[in-house]
Amino acid sequence: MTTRRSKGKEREDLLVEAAGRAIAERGLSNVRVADIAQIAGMSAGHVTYYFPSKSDLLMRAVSASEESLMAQVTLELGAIPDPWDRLDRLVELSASDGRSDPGWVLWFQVWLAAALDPEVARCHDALDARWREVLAEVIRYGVERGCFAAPDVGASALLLSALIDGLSIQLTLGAGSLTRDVMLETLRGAVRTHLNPHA
Amino acid sequence: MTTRRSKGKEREDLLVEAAGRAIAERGLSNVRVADIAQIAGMSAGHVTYYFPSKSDLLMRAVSASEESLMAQVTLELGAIPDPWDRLDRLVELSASDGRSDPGWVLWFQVWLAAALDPEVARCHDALDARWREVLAEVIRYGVERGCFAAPDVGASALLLSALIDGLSIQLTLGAGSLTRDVMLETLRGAVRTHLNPHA
Amino acid sequence: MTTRRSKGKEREDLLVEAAGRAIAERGLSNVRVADIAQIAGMSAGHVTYYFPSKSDLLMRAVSASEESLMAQVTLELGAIPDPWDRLDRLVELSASDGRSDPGWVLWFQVWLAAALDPEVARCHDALDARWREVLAEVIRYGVERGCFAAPDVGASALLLSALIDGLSIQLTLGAGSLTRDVMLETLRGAVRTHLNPHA
Amino acid sequence: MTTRRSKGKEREDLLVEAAGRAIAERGLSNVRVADIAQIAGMSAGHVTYYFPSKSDLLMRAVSASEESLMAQVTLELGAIPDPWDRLDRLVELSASDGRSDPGWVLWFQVWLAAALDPEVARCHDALDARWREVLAEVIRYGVERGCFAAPDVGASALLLSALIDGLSIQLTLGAGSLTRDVMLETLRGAVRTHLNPHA
DNA sequence: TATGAATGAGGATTCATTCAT
DNA sequence: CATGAATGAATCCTCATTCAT
Repeated sequence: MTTRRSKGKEREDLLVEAAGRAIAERGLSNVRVADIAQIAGMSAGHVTYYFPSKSDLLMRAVSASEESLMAQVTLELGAIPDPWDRLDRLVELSASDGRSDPGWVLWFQVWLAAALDPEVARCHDALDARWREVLAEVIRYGVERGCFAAPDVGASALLLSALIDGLSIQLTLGAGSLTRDVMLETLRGAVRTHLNPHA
Repeated sequence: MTTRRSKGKEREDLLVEAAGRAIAERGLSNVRVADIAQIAGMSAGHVTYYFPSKSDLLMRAVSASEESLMAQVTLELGAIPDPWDRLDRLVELSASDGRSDPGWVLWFQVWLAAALDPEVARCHDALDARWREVLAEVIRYGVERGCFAAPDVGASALLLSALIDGLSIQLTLGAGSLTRDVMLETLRGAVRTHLNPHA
Repeated sequence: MTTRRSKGKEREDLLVEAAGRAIAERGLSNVRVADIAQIAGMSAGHVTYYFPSKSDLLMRAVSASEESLMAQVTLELGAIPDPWDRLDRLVELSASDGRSDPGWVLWFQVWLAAALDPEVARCHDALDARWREVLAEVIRYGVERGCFAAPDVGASALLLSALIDGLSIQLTLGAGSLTRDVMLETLRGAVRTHLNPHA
Repeated sequence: MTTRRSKGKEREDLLVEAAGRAIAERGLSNVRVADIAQIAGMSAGHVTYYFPSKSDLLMRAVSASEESLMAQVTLELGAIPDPWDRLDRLVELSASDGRSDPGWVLWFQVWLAAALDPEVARCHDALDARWREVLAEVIRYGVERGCFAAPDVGASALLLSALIDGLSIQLTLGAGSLTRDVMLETLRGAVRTHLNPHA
């Protein structure tokens, strides 16, 4: 059903998504309202009808991108019973897809913005904490089933997430001729070294 | 002696430093040429006399910052005979100093710029490769003396540098209440797990 | 009726006309976007809304000026049955009106721009060819009626148009105390010498 | 002998020539002091040592170019006894050499400048009058020897110079696929039609 | 004579935002 | 809801010119 209300909602979502894509491609400070409008297939003037201020739209775009990824992850992981498989899958979903992965380019923007603006930093911290919590949850799941050895789950989550970040940066930037396969293999190796109870 | 030649060089360095500071504080796209000029104590027109394009400034500022750090590292590390100590010191020098560490904020900018511009990406790769090489060199030094176990030095360097990056991001952003001490402890632990021949 | 659409078109024409006037008076490189805006009664920013680049304006202004002249010429000439009269009238319409004739000053700019920029040169050639074709058409009309002797119509058109150009330059610059009457008399004489079948 | 004085003179001439070349290539208003300096192989600052104002230099460049051409013409023509040959040679020397002939591009600039500035117009008229006088002199020479029929020498000179101008514009702009040979043939034909006593 | 650092005014463009339609 | 004309502030960059060396 396309009521007046839902139509407006649709356009708004369309706009947020378009903004996300534009930001990943051109960079937060290089994105013009006109760019977003073009991607969304509407006039520049109309974008400001929905989002009176440009910065509002930008914030929304990043959260939306996270929201959808988080939803997908939660849904998918619940369906994987084996702890090692579940953790591997989480790593796969989290890590960069390769050169110029839009999701990671968006993260670069967030880091920069957070470094410059305490307000954004708080927002980033909240987002980041949620991620680490998801990771911790998966580790805890493995520990409870006796598969993982992790005396300090929080520390393990921190270490692992840092490693994912560090390697994803390299892959996203295409540095050091790193491939996604090598990255994932490296991550799986580190996970096993770190969480194996028999090591 | 302040010759004409050296005066020009001085001013240029002054400019690069001023640019680095401004960029780290406010972000490349928020920095006006006029701002840099003011910090460096010269006219805006004169800034472009040295740097025709604004974007040149970022990589120059980063390179300069790296250059001096690299020099310090090379000098200091050579004076540390024990492989473990030497590696620990390198990690200490590499990792973030804490919240808003200017050097790391500069890196955030570079990552973003590199993701958006292939030219910058090449430049970043070159810088990055040098760092990994320094790290690899230190690891190799330990391996040769029988202190480290590292079948693939390059892989170990990659892993370790990724970890340093990932944790430094967190510390620089002040995320997850991470402290520098905890970070360094975590890194030392990871180093030992990874390179200990008796593990 | 002033629809939204026609309003935009009106403003654009207004702008082109204003640009033509300003350029003829002060010269392309002495005309500021702000000047044109002022003449057209709009903001400087809005001028670039219609014409992203300043250099676009010259050819647009010239084309527009030519367009209207060409339309007038075509209309008027068709109503003159006598070949000699028709040709005389074409010459009158083509040649300079006198000192600082804006249309001719605009041509000076085009010649210069065309000499410096191949793109403009192509555009000039197209415009020029149309004029020579109009001239050739009129000559052909006279030949067909047995009034003119012109074994090579194209060559005659070239010669005649060159003469019009050369004399118009003198008149437009007020050089050699040439008057419009003397110029037209000279042209008529040359035309008769050149095309008279009994000579 | 290279005295201090003559050295300065040399540099000055070098500069004037460089300016002429730069103007023909890039156009009066696109020529930077730095461009001229580069062509002359000296620093921009030093150019203003010789020519405190840019416009002084520009004026000088045009006159110098004319001066040298005029000198060459006078010298060469005197050595040709036959009136037809002498006139043909003058036409050859006057007309454009082909696409982008620097001398003619310079003329385009002068026409434009003269149209915009009465002062320059006077200067142009003086230059132009000298040319027409040279042409008239050659025609008179032919008339006196009974070779040319020219009841009004001034009118003939005007006509002929206008024709040279008009055709040279076309050739310089590369318009209408006109070649130098065709142009010269056309001019010779016009000369003969116009001045032949037996026609 | 010669350099190149330094200046500062000037001008084109860009772009978020407003508003009449 | 939707458009696109219109604005004007903001900013980068160009460049003639000055001046210490």
